[in-house]
Amino acid sequence: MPRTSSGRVTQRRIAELAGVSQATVSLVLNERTGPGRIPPETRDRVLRVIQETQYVADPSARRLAGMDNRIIGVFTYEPAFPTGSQDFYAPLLTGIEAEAERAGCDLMLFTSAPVRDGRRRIFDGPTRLRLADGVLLLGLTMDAAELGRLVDGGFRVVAVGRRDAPEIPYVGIDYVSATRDLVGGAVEQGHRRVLFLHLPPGGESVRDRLTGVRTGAAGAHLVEVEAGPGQVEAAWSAVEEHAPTLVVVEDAGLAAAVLDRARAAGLRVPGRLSVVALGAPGRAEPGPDELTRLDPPRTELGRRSLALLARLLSADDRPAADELRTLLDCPVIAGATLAPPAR
Amino acid sequence: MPRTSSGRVTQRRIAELAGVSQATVSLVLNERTGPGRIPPETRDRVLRVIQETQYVADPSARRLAGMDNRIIGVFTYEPAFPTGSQDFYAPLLTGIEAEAERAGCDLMLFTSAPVRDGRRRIFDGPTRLRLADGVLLLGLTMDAAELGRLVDGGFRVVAVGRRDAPEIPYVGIDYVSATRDLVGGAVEQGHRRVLFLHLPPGGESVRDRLTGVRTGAAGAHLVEVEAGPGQVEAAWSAVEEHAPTLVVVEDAGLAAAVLDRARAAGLRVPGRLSVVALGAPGRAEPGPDELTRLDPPRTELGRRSLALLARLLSADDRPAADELRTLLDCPVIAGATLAPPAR
DNA sequence: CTGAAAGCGCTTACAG
DNA sequence: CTGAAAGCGCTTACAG
Repeated sequence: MPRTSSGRVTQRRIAELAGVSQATVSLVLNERTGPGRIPPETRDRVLRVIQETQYVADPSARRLAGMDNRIIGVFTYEPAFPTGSQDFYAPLLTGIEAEAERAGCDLMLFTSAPVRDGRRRIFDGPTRLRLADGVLLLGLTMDAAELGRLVDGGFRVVAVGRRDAPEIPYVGIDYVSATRDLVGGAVEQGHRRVLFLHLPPGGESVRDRLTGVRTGAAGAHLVEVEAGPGQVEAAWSAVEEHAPTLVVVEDAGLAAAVLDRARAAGLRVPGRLSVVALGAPGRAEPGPDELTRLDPPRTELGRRSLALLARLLSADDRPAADELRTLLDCPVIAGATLAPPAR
Repeated sequence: MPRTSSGRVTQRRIAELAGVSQATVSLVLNERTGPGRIPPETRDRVLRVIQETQYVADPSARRLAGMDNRIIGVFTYEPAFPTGSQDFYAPLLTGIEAEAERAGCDLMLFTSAPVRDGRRRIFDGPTRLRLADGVLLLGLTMDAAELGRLVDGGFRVVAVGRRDAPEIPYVGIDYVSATRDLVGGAVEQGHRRVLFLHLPPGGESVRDRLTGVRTGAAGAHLVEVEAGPGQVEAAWSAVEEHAPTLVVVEDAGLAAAVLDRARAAGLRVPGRLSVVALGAPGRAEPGPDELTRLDPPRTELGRRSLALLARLLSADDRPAADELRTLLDCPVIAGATLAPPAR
């Protein structure tokens, strides 16, 4: 950055001031102070000059020479920030940032990667990826080919969220169990007609919830209808058409809307119709506290992902093979919109 | 990052494959293709190999050789993320990230800087600062000495928020005018006894609001009492003691609490007591929509700050001297808690 | 038109 | 115990 290369303090300058060679400065700095190493006097002299001059090593040069920089890259496949996906990314980033702070890492957000066809491409254009010691990958879906290239390229990578691709370490949320238990419990309570209003087919998490719902609903009559955020009319038509006793709504905002609509139509909830959501509502439409729903631990997910990557990069605390892929429990908020069906 | 230096593609490798020298590859890459330069055939051959091999230049090496990397650093003085200050930083970061995306910059968050005595120190420990082409500085207060060192060190810097330090470019919010007009308007409506519940003395923005309130309240009786977030009892005691017709509350959450308290005590608001806040409430305590208050454009502030820094770093669009320090208008949300005093 | 060379600031064998 | 040297991957004068 400093165009004024004049004032710039380097190891050479330190060396001159301390009356040693530049290599010695580096040795002191990196505490290569083993058995037969730099004697304390020299060391102290160098350190004093470093103090006075407030020298800090140039990270680019360090990296070029093969050192780590404690920089963790964060790559988001969907354009994260403008708006929209904010509710999704904000808690993740909070966790990531908190853990980075704890671990003493800096965070490099690859906001520059071009968005093509609605998603980011890692390898388009000049990539600063290499600046990072490792990269966290966020997004609902990711390109398997790109993942492969990353791993082949020798990048240390952790995905936030479960991935099918076999080489990728991840921390995910156990949506299969959570949805299976939630829906299965309802079926045990007597629900026999279940409507699942699901998001468009997408990444692993969407598929996992589908799997869980199907497994949980085994033994009941399950109808699956696609309905995303805001598609209240479509959702409500499906409810009227299929007359379920339980609606499972993947999008929490939509679940809140369906709940309203049901009551407006005179249906008692949860007596006549039970409503459960598979996610947390966004900030814009907070939704009622009474909604029975999953509460995906997204901040914790971010935190744990960063922690895993940090261990992957560490010299002395490498994770064991079975720690490379973890699923976090997904709590259920009991709420008050699920009950045994009226008979 | 790649420990496997084997697979790593470099310019040398490209050069071998294309049958040219490494320097030629660099020339092609940097489009130093002036008058008497690389002939199209060579150029195309090289580009084709680059394509096939998916080569991208190592950013550390580029930087070491004196190039820009389109990386913008973000340094937050207060520990930003864990919680607490989130309501403050989140909108700023949203704006910064959106603009970075637009400008094609990556963002480097210096989450690693150690927090000492409750604030971050830029120059403690190894600083990755130099990796960035320029740095955005966020925080309520900043150490003037550190700011000086940054500028002396040749760093390109923009502060988010107005700064007294004369060398620092910034984008800020015009709190002086906003509070002056808001309070001045109330005084013109007939308010004569004004209580200002202000935050502890701090950075420039706090001082600016104080200045504005004092200017606006000229001609009225102004009492200033310190009361921060959550100090409802202290705040209410002050109201009872001084019996103002207008309370100006710097912290919006506290303003909401005072409003509740006043009504609980049987005071008509805004008939008997008017309440205005000088900020936006946090996410945790949304506060009533009816609150008359300032609406600091924080997302816009983040966006504009990044944009200014980007221009500062650009080759062809350098800002003029009078564009280096900008204040954004601060809108007022009219609300319903300010009215002429009952007589 | 292109190649050989120096230099950016660092780390780390390798000689003395 | 310390210095001279090579090398990390790049850019850019400078010679051919």
